[in-house]
Amino acid sequence: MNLNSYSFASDLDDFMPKLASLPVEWDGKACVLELKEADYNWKQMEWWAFYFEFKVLQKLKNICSIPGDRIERVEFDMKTQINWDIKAKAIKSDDHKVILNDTIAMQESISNHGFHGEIIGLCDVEYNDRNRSFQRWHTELKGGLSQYEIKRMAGPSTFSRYRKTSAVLSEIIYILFDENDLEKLNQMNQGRNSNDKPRPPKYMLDLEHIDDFQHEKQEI
DNA sequence: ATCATCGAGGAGTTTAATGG
DNA sequence: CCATTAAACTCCTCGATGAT
Repeated sequence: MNLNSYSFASDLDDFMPKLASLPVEWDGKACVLELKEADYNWKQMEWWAFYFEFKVLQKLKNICSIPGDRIERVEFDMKTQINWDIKAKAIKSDDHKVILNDTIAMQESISNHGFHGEIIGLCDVEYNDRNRSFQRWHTELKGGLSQYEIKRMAGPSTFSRYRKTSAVLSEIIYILFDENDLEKLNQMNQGRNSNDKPRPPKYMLDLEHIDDFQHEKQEI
């Protein structure tokens, strides 16, 4: 394999025109229904992030392999000559850090192909579900509370994360990492899994330091 | 003394694969 | 077939610290 033959610019030339036609204003209910229609993660709490992933894959399916490489238990979203993963980030949140992928898997991805890419959708999200009406609608669509939720409500912690009711896609960032970049990233220890077992760390990108990396921005 | 900010660590949910 | 495990997608709270 020739690691020098990869061209970031060429991937961008392919991606950017296609993603320019992504939907921009995402209504929560409409998006969940669209995901349900496609049977694609429509019950998820972070529906907007799955929606972004879903639409990007839909636009790029003819020019990428889906999914990408699988490394141990980790599977990347798609692949050209290199692996790509698709992330969404709420831009109005307190921190400006994007959780990326498993540290070992990213290292492996880079040593196999020379580079690793991430497509990050920045969204202006509405957290106005104070009265939980969207959440109630979603729960009803799902056919009631899940076992996981019932268990949580029986425990000491009874807070359920606020839902986003809508999102507006404002910018897409394409970023490329090589082997020297990884040490510049923060790490995110994911705490526990849903079954209380610990999870291995992921890399995390501070958007304030994005100039340390090769990247391209696309305004929507 | 009080307020804003930051990082660490804990949390919230579903799904697919595995094991019995 | 049901239970368990560990992926996926991220956010939120809390205590320490520095600023007013």
